[in-house]
Amino acid sequence: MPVQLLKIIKGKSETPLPSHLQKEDLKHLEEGFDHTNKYFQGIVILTYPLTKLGDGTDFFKVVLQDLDNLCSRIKSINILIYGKMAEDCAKVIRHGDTFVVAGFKLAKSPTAREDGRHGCHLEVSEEAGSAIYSVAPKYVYTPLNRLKDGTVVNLYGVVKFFKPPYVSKGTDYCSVVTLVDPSNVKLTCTLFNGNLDSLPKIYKVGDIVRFHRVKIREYNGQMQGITSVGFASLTFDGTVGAPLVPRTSSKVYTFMDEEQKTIEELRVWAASNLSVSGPVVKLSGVQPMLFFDLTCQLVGKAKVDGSSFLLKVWDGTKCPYVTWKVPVEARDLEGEKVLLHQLQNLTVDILVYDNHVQLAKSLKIGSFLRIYSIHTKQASADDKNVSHLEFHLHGGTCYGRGIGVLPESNPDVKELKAFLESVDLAGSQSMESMSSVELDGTFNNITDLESHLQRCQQLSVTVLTDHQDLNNTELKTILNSAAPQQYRIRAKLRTYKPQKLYQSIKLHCSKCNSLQEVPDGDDFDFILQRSAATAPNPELHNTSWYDSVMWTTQDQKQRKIAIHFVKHDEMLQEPEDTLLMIEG
DNA sequence: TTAGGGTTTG
Repeated sequence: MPVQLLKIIKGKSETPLPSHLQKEDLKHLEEGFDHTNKYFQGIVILTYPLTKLGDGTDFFKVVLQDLDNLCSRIKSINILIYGKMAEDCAKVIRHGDTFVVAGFKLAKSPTAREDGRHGCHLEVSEEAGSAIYSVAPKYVYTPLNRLKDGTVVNLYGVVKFFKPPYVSKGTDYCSVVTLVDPSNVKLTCTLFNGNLDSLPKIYKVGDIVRFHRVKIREYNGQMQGITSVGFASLTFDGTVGAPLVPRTSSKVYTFMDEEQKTIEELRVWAASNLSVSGPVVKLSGVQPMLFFDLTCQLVGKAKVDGSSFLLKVWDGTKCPYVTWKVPVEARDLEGEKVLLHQLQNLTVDILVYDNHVQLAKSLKIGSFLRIYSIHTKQASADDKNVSHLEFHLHGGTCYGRGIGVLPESNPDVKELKAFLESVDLAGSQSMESMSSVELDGTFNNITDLESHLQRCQQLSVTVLTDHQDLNNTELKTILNSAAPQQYRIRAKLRTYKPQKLYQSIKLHCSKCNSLQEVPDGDDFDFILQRSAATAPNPELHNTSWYDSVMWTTQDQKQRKIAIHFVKHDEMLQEPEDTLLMIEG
């Protein structure tokens, strides 16, 4: 392993440097000496972007400073890293980190005169048998009651509140996390990252986090945490006795005995000092007018309109209420048709709005979700005697409203999966009983059409919210009545006009008062061709609503082209805002 | 930059 991590372990012992290596001072790095068994240790003061050399080899340059010789004239040295090792190092080496370089080649530095660094540089690569070790820094963690404005700190905390990552109005995902610790001080952190995976993987209140490099600022008289460069987090289950498996996106992290102890202490403290959240709600336990978190599996999804999106989910239990079915086009519904049909009595439709739509669209069918702060609402359909229960995930992020994707390794997911597998679907309809209309949304034969018509005669699912005071009247009765009257009807839409939106507008001739259709694409091409064949009529130039200019082309045809600059409020606009009409 | 915890009104 070219980049080894010194002191970074998952077990208990520390990884020592190979015993044959001896430390070398910066001042003893000279050409002509044997450095085979020597290593150089320094702190990263500068890194350059990873680049490729002319022959395609990866190249990464860092500058290390020798902390033992800060009084010397020369304090730093260039390290040139080649090949795979360059790529590996670029991922983990950060400004301020301490690294050990061994198995290097010493060569004259061509830039020493300009950069004022050591006269030689160190060249390292996997091929040359070099090794770079990262020395885990000793992190200091600040209790939440000792935070100072303008500092960058490392801290531990128990999650008291959180908003799962959501798409911010800027360029990043945002997650808001409120922490508490035994100092009984609360800190709200606003965390941003363009990569969803780089934000803390918090699934429930009570989880324990370790944040590195959080910037502290004062906001509205209170301390606030915000992501700073190099922000990294570990998240642990907050349950006393649960396995200590950190959730993180960092490729490398330190986690030693001491830190294990901190997590265990925080778990014990939280168990008696943090108010526990309410009981877990399953679909079988929902009630109207409830805000709850649901752990479930995604079975289907569909676009509804620009500001809402449908998620069909199940948790293996049956909701005791008649649940709302959001009407969507069959072709818009994504998911396994057979499964959707089999689970139709167990899935519920959750309509998510506004800022949650983007995230909802990206969810994969079959994934396990925790949807936070779903709102249940009882509503009545056309027939006032039948009411149903609606599930909404309203817009905004109040009270942590949002959607989180849980990994299959999550204990709650494991439990849910086992439960879902045990659910008896025998009572559900089999695939054979499904019509091909339901399977692919098209009519293949007359039987399909008939079954479709039958379904049209069932109760409609669209809820009219207006004119509830009027009873439905048959079309026959209306046709036999004298106008004007007010009616409310329930009917199947057979056809409508205009079929195209542009047909709502007609062309009107003020001279002969005739009305004409706006030409469609093909007709329009024809009109333009005809117009190009005849010269522009000068009598129609320079009217009150446009100014006209005419050119004659230089080619043999000597074609006359007129351009009319349309005025706005009798004024000519800026060229880029002007509507032009071209003739000829 | 974004949001800066404290439920939509579909």
